[in-house]
Parts: sequence; C-alpha cells; structure tokens
Amino acid sequence: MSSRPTMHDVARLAGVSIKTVSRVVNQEPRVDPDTRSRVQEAIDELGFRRNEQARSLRPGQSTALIGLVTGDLSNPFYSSIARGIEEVAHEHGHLLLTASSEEQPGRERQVIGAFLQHNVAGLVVVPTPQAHLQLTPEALRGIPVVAVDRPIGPTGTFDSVVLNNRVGAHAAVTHLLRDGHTRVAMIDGDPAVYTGRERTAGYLEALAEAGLASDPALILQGYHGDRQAEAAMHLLLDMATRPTAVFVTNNRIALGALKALHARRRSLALASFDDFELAGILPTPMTLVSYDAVEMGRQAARRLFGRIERRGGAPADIIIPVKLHLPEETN
Amino acid sequence: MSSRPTMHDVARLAGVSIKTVSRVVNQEPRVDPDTRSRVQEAIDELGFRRNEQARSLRPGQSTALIGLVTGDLSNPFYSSIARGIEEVAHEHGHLLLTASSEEQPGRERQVIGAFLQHNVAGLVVVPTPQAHLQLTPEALRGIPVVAVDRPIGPTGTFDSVVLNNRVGAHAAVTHLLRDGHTRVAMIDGDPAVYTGRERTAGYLEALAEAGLASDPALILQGYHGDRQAEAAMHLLLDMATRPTAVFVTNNRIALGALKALHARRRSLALASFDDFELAGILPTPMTLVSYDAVEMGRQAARRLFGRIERRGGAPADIIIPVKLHLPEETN
DNA sequence: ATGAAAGCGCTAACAC
DNA sequence: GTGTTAGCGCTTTCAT
Repeated sequence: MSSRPTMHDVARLAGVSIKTVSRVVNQEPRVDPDTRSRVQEAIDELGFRRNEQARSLRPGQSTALIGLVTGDLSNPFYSSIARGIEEVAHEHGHLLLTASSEEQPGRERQVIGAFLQHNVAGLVVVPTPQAHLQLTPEALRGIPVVAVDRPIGPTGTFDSVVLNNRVGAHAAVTHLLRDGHTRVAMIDGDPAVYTGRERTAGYLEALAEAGLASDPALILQGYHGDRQAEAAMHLLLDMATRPTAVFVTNNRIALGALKALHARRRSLALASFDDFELAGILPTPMTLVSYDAVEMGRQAARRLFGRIERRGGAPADIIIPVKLHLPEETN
Repeated sequence: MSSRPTMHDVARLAGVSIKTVSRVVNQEPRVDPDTRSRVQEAIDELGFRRNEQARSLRPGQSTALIGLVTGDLSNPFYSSIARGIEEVAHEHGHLLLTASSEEQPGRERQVIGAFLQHNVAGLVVVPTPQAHLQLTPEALRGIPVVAVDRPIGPTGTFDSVVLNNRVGAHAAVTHLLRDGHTRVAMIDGDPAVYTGRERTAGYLEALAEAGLASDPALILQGYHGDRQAEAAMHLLLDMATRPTAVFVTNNRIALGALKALHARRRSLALASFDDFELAGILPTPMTLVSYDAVEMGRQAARRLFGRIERRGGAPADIIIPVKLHLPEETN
C-alpha cells in the first residue's frame, strides 16, 4: 500500500535530477544514452508511471480525456458509437469518459458540466433538443464539440455526424412502392426527434415522387417504444381498408410491429430503419435500412481530434451512408 | 476563448481570499453568510467551475474517476453492465472511463495502465484469463478492483460479480429433459471461457441427475460466433440419430443455430443462455435463461464504492440470479 | 470568520 | 547534456 513513486523518487534512485527523468519519460532527444538507461532502470524498478493529473495541470497541456454523452449507453446503437470513438481515442492516446443523459436536458447539462470540470479535451454528444443551451461558447471556452446522430441546435455552429436518414427512408419506401404496394402506412415515435422527422420526410418524398397522395390515416406518430408501437400496428390491422405495407422509423417500433403481427398471425410487407440480426429468420419479410454505427463513432472522433489538434475549417455535417437490404436477400 | 476562471479570479472579484472561495465551493460551515453569498455571486458571474484535476492533485483526494475494462463495449451485454456502473458512479459523484480489451491480455494491460496513470479511484474489469498478471498489488497500490462476469485468476483475491451460470444451465437442460427429450445436444464456444465452462458443467449435472449418460458426440465445443455455431448445428442435423433438443451456451451461438434450422426448414427444442427479444416470434420454441445485466453492473459498482470508501471485509463472490423462460410463456 | 504560505507531481524557462 | 526554479489550481496547516 506504499504511495506511488514520483519522478522525484526515480531521480533519487538514478542519481539524476527530476528534469532528466522528465526528459526520459517524455522521450526528449537530448539525453545521454547512459543516463537514459540508468533512469529507465530506476523507472522499471520502482514501477513508476507518470501522473497524468499532474502533467495536465500545466497550461497548454490537455488532459488526454474526451467525453461522450449519449441517451443511454445500454442501447446498442449508442454503445456501438462509443466503441468507434474509443477506438480512435486510443489511437490518439486519449481515454474516453462516458455518461448517459437519459434524453433529459437537465441530466445532459449536469454531465457536460462534470466533463468540463475534468478538463476534457473535447466532447462528443448525442444531443437532446436543448443541448445548444449548455454548449455555449462561454461554457466551452474553446473545447471542441461534435454532435452525433442529431445536429445540435441551429445548424452551422457545430460539426455533426448523422445518418443519411432521408435517403434511407426514401429508398425503403420506394422499394415497397415498386413492389406494387399503394397503401403504405408509417409508424414513428416522438415527432420531436430529428431522426424520426427526417425519416418521415423521406417517406413522404417517396410517396410524392410516385404520385401518391399521403393518407393521414396511415401516418401514425408518437408511438415510442415497442409497447406503443405494438398498439399502433394493431390499429392499422383494425382498419377497414388495411395497408399492405408498413414503414417503421426504428427497430424498437419494428419489434412492436412484429409482435402485433405475430399475435394476430398475420403478415405484411414491413420496412424498417436499423438492422435486425434475426430478420432473415422471421416469418415477416423485411426491408431494412442498415448502417455502420461503429464507423459513425469513428468519424465523429476523427473530426473531434481534428479540432483538438487545431485543424480548422467551417463546421461540417458528415453524412454516414445507409444500405438497403431487400427481403429476398435476407431470407 | 478566454481561459477558464480560477478561484483566484473569483476571490479578486468578491474581494476575499482564495481560501474563502475554497470554503464556499466545498460547502464548509464556518463562513459568514454575507461573504458566502458575495462569493457565490462572483462564482456565478464568472461561470467558475472547480478544476477537478487540480483538486485531486493533493494527496488523499481521490480523482472521482473509475475505470471499466470490457471485451468490447459494442456488445450489448457489456454496455448494459457499463450502464449500471455509470448509474451508481453518478450517485457517488464519480465519472466512468471505459475501454475495450478486445479480450487480448496485451490490450488489457495497456488500458489498465492508462487508467492507473489517470489515478482512477477504482476499477471494474471483465477479465481476460491473464488479468491477474496485470493486477498485482504493486501495480494497484491499494486501488480496489471488482471483477464482473468472470472471476480474476485464483479465487479469493478479488471481489467478483458473476451470473448463476451453473444453475441456469442446469434448469434449462432439466426443463428439456422433463419434456421427454433424451438426446439433448450442447454447443459451446471457447472452452477456455469461464462462463462457457460453468454452463457446460450445469448441462452435465442436469444429465447426470436425470440418470442419463452424456454422449460425447452430442457435445460440441469450440464453436464461437454465429458462423461457427451455424456449422455446428448443421453437424448435429446431419447425424444419423439426431438430437431432439439442443442447449447452447450463449446468444451468439443461438443465432447461428437458428440460422441453420431456418436454412434446413427444420425445428427442434432449443434452449439458450441470454435473452432474445424476438424469441416469442420465432418459429423455433426457445427456453431461455435470462438475467439483468444492468443490475450486474450496479452490484459491481456498489461493491467497488464500498472498497473505495474503505469498507472492508473479505473478497466476496456476488451471484446474480438468473430466470428461466419457458417457450409456452413467450409464444 | 478569514487569510498567508506551503506543496501536491509535473513541465517549461532558463541557466550552466 | 543536465540541473534549478517557478508555477499550474487547488487544499491544508497554522496564524490572526
């Protein structure tokens, strides 16, 4: 339980000054090879590790820490992003702090504050709609921020990495229409969420392009989570003239929809955003819009380190491509 | 881009000494209410935040940081654990650092080293088999460690939080046997992994208890990942006298098994560790051993903070209960 | 109730 | 090539 060794301890053991130890530790060039190896021996013998806390106290020395705020780390989408960020952070010798906002602006404010107190070198945020309120220039003081999955507040102030939501939804719905479906319903969650809005827009665009009027009765919004989505699907199945195909805006909703179909022993053409490992095995044919969430994290982190290293340029919106999987391929 | 305000700045603005500011920030009692509010105003005006880095430089002051090492954060099992830890860490005013070992001892050593350099107050580790080599008392210097999912090295040296693997496997297999199955096969991944070993043991115990000899031909080991598991299931289906039921030790293997069954349009009784959201919808009836991974993380974190706060006692093995889901319930 | 001064472990100037 | 010194922002004696 002895306290950890300092450069001072190493210096004493090696019979040199603390500065020489610092030089060796930081791989500075102008050190005599003999001295260097003597110091290195002392370091090994004591098991010395530089105290990062102390190092980064000096002005200009960043903390080698970056922070990530997501809605809920246990969500595989977010944890995949975290994984990608972690990977790039590691390449840059940085460690990753994670915290969940639970999609609540209050929590978000709190965790961003905590990150700033720990002097993170940068922040990746899956922002709540109020995120721009906490991420003011005064609070940030030059600490770079990259938004993931959703942009932050007014466009053009922060870098962002988002999916090609509109195009993905458009492609999925267009596929259904090409298959001959004319009554294509849609189920979305909270209409306040950026991704849902974009995907809804893609759905509408596809209908319009095909010369179909969108039927308000077939557009169900505000059904978040699988339970509510299940109810929504039941509503659709209860209709006098049922839709023959349904586009749902995420995998939680898809799950609920599948449950409802299963309960009623029915099937129809289903299209969804987000991949489904078991899709190929299900009795319901699914058209899926998939993407690489880990890569999303990597891109965000790369952008962040670009900013941390003071590579400038205007804030950019990085678009992650999506891929359409047709049911014929998966089954 | 002005540099962040320090206690010094606050002190000057409030017309007091830096120590008084420190007292206010730390909520120490003996401060004049007037002075306190004057200081508070200055803090608010400047947007002052205490620098955690500097605070924790003083000896005895911990970093308010804990570290988590998992195999791969993008794995939902691990990220659920991370979520539970995060939750408890937040309650204790700590932040969570995460890193992935990729199940490689070298990476594990590296990230643990990095965490120690950042003066984490404690560590939660999903250990590789070699973890005990990095987690020596000399390297740790009193920093507490809790193992999750698998114990670390020789038992009795570290606290651990693990699932009731044996009992879960036993219960699942016993259920199959009670249903009248006599040829129950098993597919496992890497036999070096603790959880797989325990689950295999539970399988064997259940057979023995039922008075059945275990048939080596029905025990397939070393099939990690869904691809290899798929092949394993094909092997079973190719047998002259096929098993009528199969127990698989995790959900990756279950996925492969399901794919094989689907490809050959066959069905048999399948039992698996780990839950499956879509289990109720699949054509194959599944017996599932489920558990609360988030709670696992919470328990580990609680234990860790017990140690950080110097509450002693011998290292304990905390067992997380599992639950059996029969196919009748889910379908 | 408040303040002055020392020092945590490290790095950056600036000697020598 | 190596050492001395100052100081990062904070907390902690110890005075007052």
